[in-house]
Amino acid sequence: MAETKKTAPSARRREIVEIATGLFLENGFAATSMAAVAEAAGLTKASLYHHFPGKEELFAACVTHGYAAELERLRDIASGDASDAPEKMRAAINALYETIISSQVGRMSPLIAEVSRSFPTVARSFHDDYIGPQHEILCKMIDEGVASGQFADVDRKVFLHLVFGPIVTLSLSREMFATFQDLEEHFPVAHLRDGHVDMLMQALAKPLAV
Amino acid sequence: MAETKKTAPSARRREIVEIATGLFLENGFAATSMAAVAEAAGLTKASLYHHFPGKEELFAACVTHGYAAELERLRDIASGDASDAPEKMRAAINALYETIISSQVGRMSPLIAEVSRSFPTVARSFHDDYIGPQHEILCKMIDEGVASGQFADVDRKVFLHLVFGPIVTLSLSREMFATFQDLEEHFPVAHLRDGHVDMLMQALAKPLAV
DNA sequence: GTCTATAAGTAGATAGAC
DNA sequence: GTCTATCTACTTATAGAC
Repeated sequence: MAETKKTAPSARRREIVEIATGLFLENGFAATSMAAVAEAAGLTKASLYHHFPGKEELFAACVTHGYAAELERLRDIASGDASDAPEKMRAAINALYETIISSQVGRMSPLIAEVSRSFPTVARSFHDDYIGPQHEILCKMIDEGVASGQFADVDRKVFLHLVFGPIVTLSLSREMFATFQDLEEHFPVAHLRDGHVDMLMQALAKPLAV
Repeated sequence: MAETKKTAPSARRREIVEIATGLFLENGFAATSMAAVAEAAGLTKASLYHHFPGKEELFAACVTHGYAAELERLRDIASGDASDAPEKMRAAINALYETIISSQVGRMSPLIAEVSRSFPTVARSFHDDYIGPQHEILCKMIDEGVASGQFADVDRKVFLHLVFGPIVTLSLSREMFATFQDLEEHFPVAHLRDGHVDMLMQALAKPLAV
């Protein structure tokens, strides 16, 4: 019953992954060396290689880590009271803004683009395990609203394009221009988010009966 | 009057820049070595260093190269007939789709995010010399439409967020998932673009007088 | 599981001949 | 303006002791 049996190993891995994620976000994939990760995590390089077979797998673990929590949150919102579909949709989009702009997983997008050229597997699992489910959840919310007569029957692909587009780009811009001192003035998250949500709700609004 | 006087040097540079841009887009910044660029351009590394003092400057030249043409195109559209503001706006957004999705400059965004962490100067000039002017041109088009009573007086920052957001994200997604065989099915540019434009025109539409 | 030591290779960049 | 040859620093990854 030693603590080093089934719990401790994954805890250490988790710790390493969290530290590595921070470094990857700060410096990019290529510019983050295994040595730097090891040092930051208080190990030597060789020990790090004991936990992860290679840099690709370490990065993949960083991307995967956090999915569960983010998706869980969205599912919670989606499974809420169906009587006020617009309010539910607002809550979901606000949650997406928070996730994609602030969380480590959300900010990973440009990194994944960087890495996916060398390791297409990473992009594939990011798409299948994270993007896909997110889209599914939102689609179901729209279906529900349409069925109950609260939403117009919008084109799903276009709507998702309009939902995620501005959020992801805002995140990318903020990564890109992170060194700007007037970042918040250039990209005021709350203001842009509110305008964005208003537009989406207008697009979902059922046109008056003719 | 030798041909190698004032025209040839810049022509050679231009050629190198175009080849380097392709490599950067294909492999990313860090994964593209100066040796690879030199080989692709038919030079040795040392000769490449004769043309560009370093990798940063080479990349900056790649980013800058192409601005002029893209901005010129947008300015052409913006300076056209003011009597049909909506049609002009449609044309401008269609042009942006083409530029950002297809052109080399447009597809550079995730790369710039990668590089900007190490070289903030690159991001700064990208913002000031490309993004800034683009926004200015679009804002003037809105001003014009508002002044002539064809557009509602929308929040400019929000509107730009809604214009560029979906386009840039679509470009990023297509870079990210470039290895997918069903890419066009997942991200059908023309379809998404048309739905996007419709939404934007609706947002700009002047509400009926009360 | 963690360490020291090192392999094996590649990066950006430069010196100096032609 | 282009070359050959080279330097230094750093990369991922491994071998083997403890």
